[in-house]
Amino acid sequence: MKKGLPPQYEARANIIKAMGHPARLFIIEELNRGERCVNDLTGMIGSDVSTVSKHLSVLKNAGLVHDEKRGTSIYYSLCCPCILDFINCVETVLRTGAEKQMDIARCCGIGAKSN
Amino acid sequence: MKKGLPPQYEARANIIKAMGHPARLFIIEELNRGERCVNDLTGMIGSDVSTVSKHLSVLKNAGLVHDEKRGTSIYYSLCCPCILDFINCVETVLRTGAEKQMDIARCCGIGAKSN
DNA sequence: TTGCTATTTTGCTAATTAGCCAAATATCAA
DNA sequence: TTGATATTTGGCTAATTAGCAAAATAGCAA
Repeated sequence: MKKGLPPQYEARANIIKAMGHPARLFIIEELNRGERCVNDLTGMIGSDVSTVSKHLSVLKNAGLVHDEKRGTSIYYSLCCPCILDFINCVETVLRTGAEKQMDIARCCGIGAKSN
Repeated sequence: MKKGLPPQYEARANIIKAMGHPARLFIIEELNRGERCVNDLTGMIGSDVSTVSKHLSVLKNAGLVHDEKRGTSIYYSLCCPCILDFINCVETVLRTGAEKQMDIARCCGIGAKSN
């Protein structure tokens, strides 16, 4: 990948990479509400069950979720709910970007319609 | 990608994806110290200057950094320093995972050497 | 203008990732 | 045992990404 950076940058990037997917962000939010099994999530996401299972295994390998088998199902839950705080910051980035777009529109004289 | 999820999951994932690379995490931390130009960062990272420039453009497209041209250089700076808080949470995930590994080692009777 | 420095863009290859389907595995009940 | 349900794994293709080197662009000074 590269040569000069200390290894902890790669370890951190692996965790962040695991979060960088729409379906996995959805899963993280949903698991914040409570534990869920693959079957629950599959219905909500609308992908093949094998795809959802793989998403969960990505999150598990990254150490973000934990699984517990009970009966015939496997229940997933969040290891570190603090990652939810981060979503708020991501929203801030999105809002900041949107405001910048509006400033550009304003200064170019493009009257952005308010509706 | 998928069909059923609301579009904000994709918007958020794009921002997180931009952070999910060792060199870009390094850049984010470095920009938290102060503004830097491509040339500064290239020396620290040890990749080709064109590669570093592309990393910066990924961060810029995601709305994470801002650039300002002054003289012959372009100075990059962080848009939302709150993303640095997230790194702390990522470290928590890493520590939690490490502790779990140690628990497994303990319960299997593998005496993990303390050095 | 030419030359020098800083940066981005293009072109290319190698590696990774996402997604589906089908097959395999596991658990429970009859 | 068979059958039903829940989940994972393997195989495959398409799409994305990272990286370097070379070429292009931009600003400044002589």
